[in-house]
Amino acid sequence: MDLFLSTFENRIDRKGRLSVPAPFRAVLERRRDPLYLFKSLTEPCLEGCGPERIGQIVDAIDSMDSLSEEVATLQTMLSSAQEMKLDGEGRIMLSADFIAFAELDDMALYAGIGRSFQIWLPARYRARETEARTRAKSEGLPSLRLGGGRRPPDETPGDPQGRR
Amino acid sequence: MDLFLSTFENRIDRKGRLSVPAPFRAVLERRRDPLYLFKSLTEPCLEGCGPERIGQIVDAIDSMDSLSEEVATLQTMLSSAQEMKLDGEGRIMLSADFIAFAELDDMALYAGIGRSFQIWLPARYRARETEARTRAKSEGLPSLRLGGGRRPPDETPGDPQGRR
DNA sequence: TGGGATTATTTGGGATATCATGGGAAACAT
DNA sequence: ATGTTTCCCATGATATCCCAAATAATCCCA
Repeated sequence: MDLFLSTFENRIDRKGRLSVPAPFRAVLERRRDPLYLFKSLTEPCLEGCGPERIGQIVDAIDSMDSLSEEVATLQTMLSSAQEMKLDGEGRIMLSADFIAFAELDDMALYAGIGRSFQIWLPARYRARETEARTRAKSEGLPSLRLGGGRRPPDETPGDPQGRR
Repeated sequence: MDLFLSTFENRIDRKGRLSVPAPFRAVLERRRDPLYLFKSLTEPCLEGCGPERIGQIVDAIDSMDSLSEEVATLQTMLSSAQEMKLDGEGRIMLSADFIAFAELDDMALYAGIGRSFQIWLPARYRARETEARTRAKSEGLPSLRLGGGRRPPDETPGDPQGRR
């Protein structure tokens, strides 16, 4: 099904360039999709996705009351979105704005979350992750209803194959 | 898909010239469209678009009761619209009227919102953006139905209930 | 199963092209 | 003339391209 999974940590060089993990590139290339990045509305991270998601936001705006606050919120997402061009080596250039927003310095962590992925300051991501796991233990799992009958493609309990 | 996305901050030089961001120019050139600017009806900013959007407004007016106040309002948009000519370097000249309306001084911020874009006083735009983000955090994201008909998509682009 | 060889991927740097900006001079209008 | 607009070229900053080095993953055969 072609999803963004697993995490990768790459270096941001002094020109602001950052390699997109090869597996993520493969997903995009298979679909011949350009890559879009935008600032998360709710967290200090960047979100990456393909054009279909951007198109949905555009269409949603057109169908809404243009005076509503919701439209202003959606416009904020589009205004922060950039189509990223990859160089010959599969790198993107992060704008100063993006770097500042996600508070990145010289390393970036990609977290695949299915149809999209996020880019975090590694330390911040890890803190959130342990926090989430702690919550899961103390409060139990969020209700998860996975599709009909199948089981979750069960992964080894420890940690997905975080290579590196 | 050819959309106006992202934000750009450019200087208005002392002759009143302002560069149109290269990516926006590229969209217009690909479509061989001239650029139109008009005063926003609802906010202190200028709106930029191609001819198709102007046509939509004209059509909307034609289909309405020509005596209604709404028609008068929409006509205001049209009467403020100008076709902008770009110089060899891709710059436009803002009329004194436009500058006064958007309260611009020596910098202008372009905000792409899909099929059109806006031009703001940078400080004012940023305040509005902060507001939208604050709202998104406290009130949640606008309802967006993603994944057209298929199953409940993992979530809205902004990232939501941070399950990860 | 081990470990060296091979390939894929990431990272770095220099050369080149693109873009925003500024200014002078020509064209235009008042 | 006088002020303004348009055209053209120059410049600096920055993004892009291209090639090479370093690093990590994979393969293959003993």
